Amino acid sequence: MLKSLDPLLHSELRLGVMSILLGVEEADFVFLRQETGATAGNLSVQLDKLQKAGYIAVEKTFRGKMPCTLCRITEEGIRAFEKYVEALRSYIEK
Amino acid sequence: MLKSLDPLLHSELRLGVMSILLGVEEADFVFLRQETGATAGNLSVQLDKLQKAGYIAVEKTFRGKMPCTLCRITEEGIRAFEKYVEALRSYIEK
DNA sequence: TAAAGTAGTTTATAAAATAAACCAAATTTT
DNA sequence: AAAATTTGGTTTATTTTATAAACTACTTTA
Repeated sequence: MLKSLDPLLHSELRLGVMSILLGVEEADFVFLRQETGATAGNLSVQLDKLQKAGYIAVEKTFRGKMPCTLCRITEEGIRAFEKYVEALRSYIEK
Repeated sequence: MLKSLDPLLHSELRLGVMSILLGVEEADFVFLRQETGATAGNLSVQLDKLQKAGYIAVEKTFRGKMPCTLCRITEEGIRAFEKYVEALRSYIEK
């Protein structure tokens, strides 16, 4: 029987966000938007889900006078991502 | 910018079916149901989508007196799967 | 021959993704 | 300096998708 895929990560946008965050110390909302090509609304919703799952930490600050939402991946997020990738490999590798 | 993931393949059940079909000459409905753990209804719907996309070929025959739905992956399906896997790698590999 | 099982399909419901509309503050234009 | 525009988002509504429940047609078993 096939391994099951964490539904929170098996989503193009959320997986993209996690993938980006794995490679950087932190990333802000605008950067994530650019890299993923997502609409602001969609990104906002998906970041919320990742945060509620404990996979990312979100900090609302300001850059100068403008609001700035900073995201970084958590330890739990890294573990979940690794587990997801391993499950996925059983689908895509012989 | 991240590569986009073929939404037809980025579905746990459909991806599972494709993954199974890649490894065998053909597989029947009951076998796919066992291997994926899906309900019959869900499997029926997802096979339909894969067929309509041209990713699998479905042949309705009989085994003795019982109906038997045989599935096999098409060339187009193989190409789509490979493309999907390549796009996915950009998410899960450094 | 009635009950139970097999192999599915169709339809209804729940969940998810996405987009559209909105908001508050900052910046730019006239 | 007021009005219009942009920025950085959130909230709500809509569409799409996945899933389950109900159903059909036929077969096997008791």
